[in-house]
Amino acid sequence: MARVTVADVADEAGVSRVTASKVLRGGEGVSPSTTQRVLDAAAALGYGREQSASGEGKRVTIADIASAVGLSKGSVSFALNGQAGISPENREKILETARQLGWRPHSAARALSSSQSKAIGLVLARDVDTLGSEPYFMRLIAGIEAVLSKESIVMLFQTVPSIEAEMAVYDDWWSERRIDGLLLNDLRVDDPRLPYLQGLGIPSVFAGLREGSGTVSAVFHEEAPGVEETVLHLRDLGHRSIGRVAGPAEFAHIAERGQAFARLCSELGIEHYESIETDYSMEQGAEATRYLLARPERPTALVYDNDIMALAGLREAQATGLSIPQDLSIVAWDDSLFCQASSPSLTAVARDIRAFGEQAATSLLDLIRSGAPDTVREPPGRIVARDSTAPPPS
Amino acid sequence: MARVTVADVADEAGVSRVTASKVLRGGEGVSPSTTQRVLDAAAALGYGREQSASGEGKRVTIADIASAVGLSKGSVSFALNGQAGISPENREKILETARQLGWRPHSAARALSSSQSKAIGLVLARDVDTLGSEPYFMRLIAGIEAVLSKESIVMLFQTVPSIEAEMAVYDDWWSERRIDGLLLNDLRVDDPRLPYLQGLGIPSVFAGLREGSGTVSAVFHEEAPGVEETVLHLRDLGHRSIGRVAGPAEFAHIAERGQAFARLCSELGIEHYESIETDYSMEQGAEATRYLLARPERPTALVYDNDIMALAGLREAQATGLSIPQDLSIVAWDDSLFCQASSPSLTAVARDIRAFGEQAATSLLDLIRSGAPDTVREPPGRIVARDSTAPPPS
DNA sequence: CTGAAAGCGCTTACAG
DNA sequence: CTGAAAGCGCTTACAG
Repeated sequence: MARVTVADVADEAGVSRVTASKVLRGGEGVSPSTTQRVLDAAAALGYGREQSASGEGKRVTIADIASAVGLSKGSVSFALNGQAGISPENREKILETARQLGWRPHSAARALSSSQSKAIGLVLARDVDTLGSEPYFMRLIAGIEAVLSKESIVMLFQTVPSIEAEMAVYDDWWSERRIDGLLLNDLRVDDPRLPYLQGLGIPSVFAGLREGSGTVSAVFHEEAPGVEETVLHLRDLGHRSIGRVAGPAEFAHIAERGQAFARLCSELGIEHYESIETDYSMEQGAEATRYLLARPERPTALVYDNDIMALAGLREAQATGLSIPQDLSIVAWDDSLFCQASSPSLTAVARDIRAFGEQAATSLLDLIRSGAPDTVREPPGRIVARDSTAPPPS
Repeated sequence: MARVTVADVADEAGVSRVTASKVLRGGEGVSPSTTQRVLDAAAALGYGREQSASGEGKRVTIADIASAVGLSKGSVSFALNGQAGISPENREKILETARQLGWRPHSAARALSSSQSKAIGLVLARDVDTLGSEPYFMRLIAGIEAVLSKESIVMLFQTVPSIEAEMAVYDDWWSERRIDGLLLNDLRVDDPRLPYLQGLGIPSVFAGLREGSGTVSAVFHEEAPGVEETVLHLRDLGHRSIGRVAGPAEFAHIAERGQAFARLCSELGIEHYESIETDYSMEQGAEATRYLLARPERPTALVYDNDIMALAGLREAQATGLSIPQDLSIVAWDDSLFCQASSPSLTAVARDIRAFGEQAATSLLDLIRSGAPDTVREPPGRIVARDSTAPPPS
């Protein structure tokens, strides 16, 4: 793709190079019809576009548009931003010329003068293998971006090893004015990020938080309903002893599940129940499984807080000679393709994570615009019965 | 966190508010020792930091530093950027003052005047469930960011439904000067993105490309060695008929694996071999498995192009009453936690994806700096033997 | 080694 | 509805 030159445009339009150059760089002293002809030729050849995109040559700016249409930069800016205060004819003329010249806003110039970066940030503090094996995050991201891309807002993304590193990233991004707001995940019990965000005053949406305040909005769903469906499902099958292989209790949603699990088991007539905390890993999932299966009130059903532990537990149970689901029922919290691909397929609690991501992004944009924090409750998870749950052995 | 005011600083430093204000806003007419005292107090209280981070109040700029130390903005800029052309003493004084005032660069201002956004872009055109189930991408991202974060370079991330949408994003980001360069994945046979990037002139690193040129660098690894290890492993176990459940052949690395597979099977004495193309999905993985197991020269070993298909194939085979690995050996290409968690665990081809990501990012930064495209070859995948491979039934 | 000034490309009061 | 100008916070020649 050779670069399109003024000479090319001149030839295409059938005018002199001097005339073409005049139109392309300013537009004074050339008749309207000739101006139009040159601009059409430029558009056809992709002259402006190439210029603006290639990095070589001069970038098309609002000054170029202004002189092409014979109006001020201020008017051009108004028209381009859809603001009131400019006549319909001039607006149309400006828009058309901008299109023809291939003008595109310079994000840094806008950010500098408007104090808005049109970017939001997402930082994930989990180890890479957890991130890579949990479908949650990619779905969340897909939901977020479905909303952002409509508004030409961009997402900065980073993974970090710890929550401290996460906060350091927020400080950097915010103080360098890289972002207008933040999306947070994995709320902890007494999460240090919350006061940190409030202190810095960063507009944020915290997934899992129950109530927005200050500059932080909340988007969440209840854990209890999914737990209740699970316990009911197992009780109705006849189970009276249930073990739970839990994620880290420092996560607020895990702690909440744990409380709901204990309360509901007790209320719904489960005679024995027990939770074992793990770090979410395959190894600890297998270990907790071994431990629970060796208990005096050996559980006939096991519930896991993520899919990789459920799979590891399945493997562990099968290795000890158990048949699933005849000898032991298994439920995974957070459905994934792997729950379907395993043998037997795993009964799991499923949520619409993509919708959750969309809501989180929508809330963030609202917050950035309005400055007022909000609280949104999303639908809870629901159980999807598959082949890994059945009545307990008699 | 209440905002730190000039009055607070004055109290802390034991000077009048007028004096504190003078120092904090300019520094003229105040003795060096008093100036120092006030700046120390400000630093202790986090005055500058709060100012620069909170968004309220005036941001600390290089002009503030300049008047505080009594030098020009240009000198301050030089010092802050580590450029030559300023005396050691003044450099030190500027750096110290900047630190005390909590100055942070404004990314947009820098981007506008330096024509560098200090951001790179990554767009993934795969459906969300594939992305969420393949550990590849998160590992790649972790590797990329390990390099970027050292240089305070930020990553824009987006998922899109198609390769056309992907190119549209590149056009947007580049023409708005959002990014300095791009990282590309999933090279296609005759990939349209390559000429597109070259046309736009975007500095890019294309993973999988065999040779850099123009503004595009290449980072790749050979597929053949991993294929060879796999075929050798199976042959040495005694297998003479191998089936392959392949990913989409439009991907260059899949096409290459396919060619290597046919060539190596033939060279290494495998009597029957066959590849079936799929879309990477669980469903088609299961379907291809059924098909291959029904062939006249029924394969005794099956090789899969991703982990989810391998798992689906394992399930399918077990459902038809086969024991793995006694009746059928299975190998997954691209190892993951799920290959370890399955029962039996899956023999798989593993690569150091994180290192690959680091190299890709390093190459991109080099390219952005130098303008010269490069080509880097990374180590190929190696087979990791687990429980899913054994001699064929006799 | 240092200063004064122009410029990056926008937005936004301020006048008319 | 429109124009002229200042300003956002830096970098970068250009002089000395």
